[in-house]
Amino acid sequence: MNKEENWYEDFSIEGFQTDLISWFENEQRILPWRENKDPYRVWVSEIMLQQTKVDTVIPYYNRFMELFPTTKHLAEAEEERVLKAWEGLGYYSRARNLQAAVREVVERYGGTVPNDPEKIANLKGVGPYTTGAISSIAYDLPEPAVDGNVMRVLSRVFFITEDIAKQKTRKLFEEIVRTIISKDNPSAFNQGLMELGALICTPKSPSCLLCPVQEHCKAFAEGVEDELPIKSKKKAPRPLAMAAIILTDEADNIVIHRRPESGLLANLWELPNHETQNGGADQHEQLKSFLHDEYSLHVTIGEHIANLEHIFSHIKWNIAVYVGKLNKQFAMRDDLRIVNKKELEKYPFPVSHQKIIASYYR
DNA sequence: AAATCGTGGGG
DNA sequence: TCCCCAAGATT
Repeated sequence: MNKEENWYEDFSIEGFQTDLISWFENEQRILPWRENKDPYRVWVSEIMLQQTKVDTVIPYYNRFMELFPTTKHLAEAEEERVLKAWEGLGYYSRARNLQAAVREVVERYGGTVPNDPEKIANLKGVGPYTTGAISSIAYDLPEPAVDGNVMRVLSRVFFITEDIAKQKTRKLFEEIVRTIISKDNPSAFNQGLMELGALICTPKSPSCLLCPVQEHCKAFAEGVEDELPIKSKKKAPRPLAMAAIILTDEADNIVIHRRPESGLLANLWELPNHETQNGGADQHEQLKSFLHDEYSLHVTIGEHIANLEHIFSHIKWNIAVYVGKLNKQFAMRDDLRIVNKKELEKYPFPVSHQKIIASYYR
């Protein structure tokens, strides 16, 4: 049974709100972004938490708020410092969009996030979920904040079998939340749904016996909580062979390259590298040609010191790592530098290249 | 609508 | 080992 007209048949909205909110008030975790309701702090936390686990975010969040405690601090920072603070968190466009949006808030709104969902939604990097999260948590506005937790919880509560991997499904849940959200405490209601999804109504083996809204849950009543939500599978990442090189001069400085300002790992720095073809019997020759043709670097390729895997959501890099020596004078370019070990510390790198560099100096 | 965009951890 | 997963947004 999944007709939209009776998804809430026999459902007590008031009872659900009361049970959810009182559970949240008693059981919520102590988290750094819950210390106060500063909209900027809420905003930063919501961006970091996109597709990222709470335990991963906490140390990044604390460091980030120390470096950039207010919108003005972040607006005035160099982008490279922001990316360095984000290094290892992934989805780096989040950091760049956040800074661009914060600069807009400083310029257009005097540094304070506007108390208006429509204006919030227009900020770069702020989509439907984050709009609702900031609006409800920081400003107590009864806006839906539908993330993966909310879709999973409500799929079970109302026995909804729509595929939550499809973009349009989110809208269905937003309409449901608009109906059942507490107007008195939208912040605790939205956070309660997410906290419930994180602690009780988990993807696998949900703890229904501990659930504060068990008596409201249709999936539990039917014994189908393990079958929900319905979620189609993603494609496996496609493999890509590449060669990277630790390229040094006589003084043991390392050549690094800045990636393009759009696309994968945008504006991060990396070791010189190149996609290689045909399995790579002559990988080092392909790399040498690339360094010469694209970077005008004359090099002697040395030993093949390691193979490394770097898995993204949609790509799997198989990296052959070489060492090499720079033969000629270094040709200056904006996206090409030669730096020493100490200077490397201020450049943001993808995790795989961090690991290569760390192993070289170990 | 489907791809793109990271990373680390758990079953 | 592999697959799935996590407080999504953008193109």
